[in-house]
Amino acid sequence: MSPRRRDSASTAAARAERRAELLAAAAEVFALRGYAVTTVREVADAAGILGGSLYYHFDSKESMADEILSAFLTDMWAAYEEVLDAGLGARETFRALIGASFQTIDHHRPAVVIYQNESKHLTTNPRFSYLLDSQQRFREVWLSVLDRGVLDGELRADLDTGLIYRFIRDTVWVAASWYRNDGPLSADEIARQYLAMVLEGILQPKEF
Amino acid sequence: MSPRRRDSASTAAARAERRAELLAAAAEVFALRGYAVTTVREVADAAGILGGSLYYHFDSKESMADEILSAFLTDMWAAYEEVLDAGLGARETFRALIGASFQTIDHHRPAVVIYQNESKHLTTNPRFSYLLDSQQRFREVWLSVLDRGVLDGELRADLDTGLIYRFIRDTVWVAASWYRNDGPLSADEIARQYLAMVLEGILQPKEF
Amino acid sequence: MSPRRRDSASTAAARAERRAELLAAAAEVFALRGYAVTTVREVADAAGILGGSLYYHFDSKESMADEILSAFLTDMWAAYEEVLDAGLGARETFRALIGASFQTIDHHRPAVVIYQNESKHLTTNPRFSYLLDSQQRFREVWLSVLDRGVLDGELRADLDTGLIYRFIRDTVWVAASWYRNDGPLSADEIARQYLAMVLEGILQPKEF
Amino acid sequence: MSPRRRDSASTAAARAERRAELLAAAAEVFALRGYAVTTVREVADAAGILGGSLYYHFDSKESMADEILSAFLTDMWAAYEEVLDAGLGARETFRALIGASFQTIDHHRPAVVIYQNESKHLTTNPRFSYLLDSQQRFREVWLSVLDRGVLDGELRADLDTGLIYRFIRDTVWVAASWYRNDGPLSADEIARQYLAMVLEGILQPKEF
DNA sequence: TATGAATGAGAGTTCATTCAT
DNA sequence: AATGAATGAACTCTCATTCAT
Repeated sequence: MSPRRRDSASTAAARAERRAELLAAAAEVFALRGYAVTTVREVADAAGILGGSLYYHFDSKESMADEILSAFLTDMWAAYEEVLDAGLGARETFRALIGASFQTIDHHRPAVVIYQNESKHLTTNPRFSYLLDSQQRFREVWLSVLDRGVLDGELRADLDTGLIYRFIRDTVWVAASWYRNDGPLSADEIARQYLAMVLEGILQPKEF
Repeated sequence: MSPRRRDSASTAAARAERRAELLAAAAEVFALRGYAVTTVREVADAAGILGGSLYYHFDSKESMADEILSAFLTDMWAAYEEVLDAGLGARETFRALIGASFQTIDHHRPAVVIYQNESKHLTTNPRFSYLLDSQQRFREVWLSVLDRGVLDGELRADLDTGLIYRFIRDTVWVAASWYRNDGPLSADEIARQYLAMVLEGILQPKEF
Repeated sequence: MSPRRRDSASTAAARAERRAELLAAAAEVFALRGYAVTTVREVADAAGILGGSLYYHFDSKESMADEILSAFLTDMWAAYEEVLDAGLGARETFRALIGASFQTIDHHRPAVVIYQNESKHLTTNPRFSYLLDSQQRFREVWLSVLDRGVLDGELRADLDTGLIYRFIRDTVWVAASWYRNDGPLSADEIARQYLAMVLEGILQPKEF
Repeated sequence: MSPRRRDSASTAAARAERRAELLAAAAEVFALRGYAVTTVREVADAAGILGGSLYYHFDSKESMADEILSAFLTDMWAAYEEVLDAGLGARETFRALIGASFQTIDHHRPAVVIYQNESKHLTTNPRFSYLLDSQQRFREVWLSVLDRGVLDGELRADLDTGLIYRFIRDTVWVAASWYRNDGPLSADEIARQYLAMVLEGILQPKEF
């Protein structure tokens, strides 16, 4: 390997790493304070540099949000695909998707918070139209799982699956708002209890 | 009776009515576009007047949000108090609180959306500290109902009540984001299905 | 006429007048210091208001330049059209166009300076593509006059008309850079001497 | 001779050559896009290096413009001096100065464009006060030639020599904007036709 | 010689707010 | 009650410049 190549290799890597650091800082602040309300100076402060310096690495505040959300969605869909490709039954698919969701929250917590809070406003911008695409695909995946569950007799037929879908959509990501790596409950444990709640309800079973 | 006096007599009522109109317009826009991102000109446009004219009626953009949220919380707590004062059992209290919540959504939809989306950011402002108070009280009420339900043997003991609480907190208001008066499901019907989901789960009961 | 109508009429007029004042100030500063280098605060200073206040009247710095240049070109072409529609001979058309040019300079001096100095850079912006259109049309008009003059035997045939055209194009507007209403030479006198120079040259005629 | 010493020896020449290359690139870009609007990154791009690297060779963007313009003016004045020292008559001096001007354009085209477009703005900076000096001297030289021509009976007396001077000043350099080495007209041919126009006018001589 | 990350002043623009009318 | 012009602070972004490597 020529020094030149090693140089440019390590440079490219170093650059990517720096970007990742800055994006992590940005995601944290966007999640905490809200994207619209966060100034790029605040992001820079969090990263320990000056406002203008961010523009050496990124085109705009918008592209930071873009990269943060894209990375999250890419990972999430990779995890979802893996589940969907496994050919499991409706119920197991359900469990696995929930598990994948909480794992994604574990890895992209601030991004999920941003996704949850800012999607509605960001999607007015064509640049973020992929958020809409993703939402639509998310809906299709979940509705198909729910409908299959009802057909298979595994899920109750007396509930509107559209309502169940919204219920799941609105609850699955919201955990990112309060979840902490270092909290008392692990991602897996939260997923387990979440599943128990959603599948079996919170009533004492003897009630039936 | 001079026209002037009659004018000023009717003015008090008229003024209140105008304020209500303007607040309704403001709430709609804040809910739709987000409080931080909405300009007071947009609010004024929605009300058919010019930006500066709003300041005849309100001190600031902030006080509009304040009034909108206060009115919502006042009504909500009135409904909650009525339920809590009825001395019902844990399970019936649970049902009734959920019903009251969806009724409140029905009456204050835009306010609830604002509450859901903006509380986190607004509470950094001392003026909105009552939001924190309300949230704390909300938590106490629900935790006490849940704990009582567990003690009475009506609710499962294997779930973290803190988790159930967060689950309810995060889902109960979110319906405001998609709920429509003129949609296919009434507030009562949504409350019924929501209760069924949360209490009994979405699995086919025979599964047990 | 209802008071309402008179009101809105006088309002519209007042607004237009204010815009005109501000545009005059802007044109002066743009001409003096250069468009790119002039800050909108400088324009505002010249108008006696604050930077932000300009945005009540104009969308952007760009639209100020746009309005200034459009107004100039509109007037210039009106004057040119009048000349071209008069059906004069080549030589008289030549004289009249030069006269119209200097009249336009007299009325739009700063705009002409801006046109002269900034066209090249502004035309990279699609918004100002009309400058290119105007330049092309200007070229067509002048070349046709020159070619006709040569055909009619009124203009020398041993000079490249393309060169003459460029010569005229580059000199006719440049007077705006030093011309002053209150200077020793009137617009008409300058036009007369300019014509004499261009038509007859600066040599003593007896020389031939 | 140590390699070090040989290095530094060749460095002096190499450095000068590199500077010349960079200045040529800078002049081209400044001329094309405008000095104020050109970023030093654009200059660097044109030279195939990075923005910061220019500062190894030059103190500032300003000094690049400075060197570019100084070199042009030095050469121009050398050519002018040669003409003035030749002790020719007014008319021959006139011809020779125009010739020298077009030769200078031929050798310093981008610099002349910059000179033409940016002088007005640059002269607000004391560093470029030599531009003002040069302009004043230019004026003196030309006025003296013109006045001598009138006195000698070679130039018409019915035209304001101040106006003729401005006319020449404004037209002589402007050719740099469209002149091309590889165009159909050589510098000498342009000078010839320019002289014909200015001296004899564009009318058919028989007209007199 | 050149790189690349960072600086920091200043640009155009936005917007809640004020106030004379 | 409402208008419309203006304010002024704050924002995103640009760019000449610096400097360790």
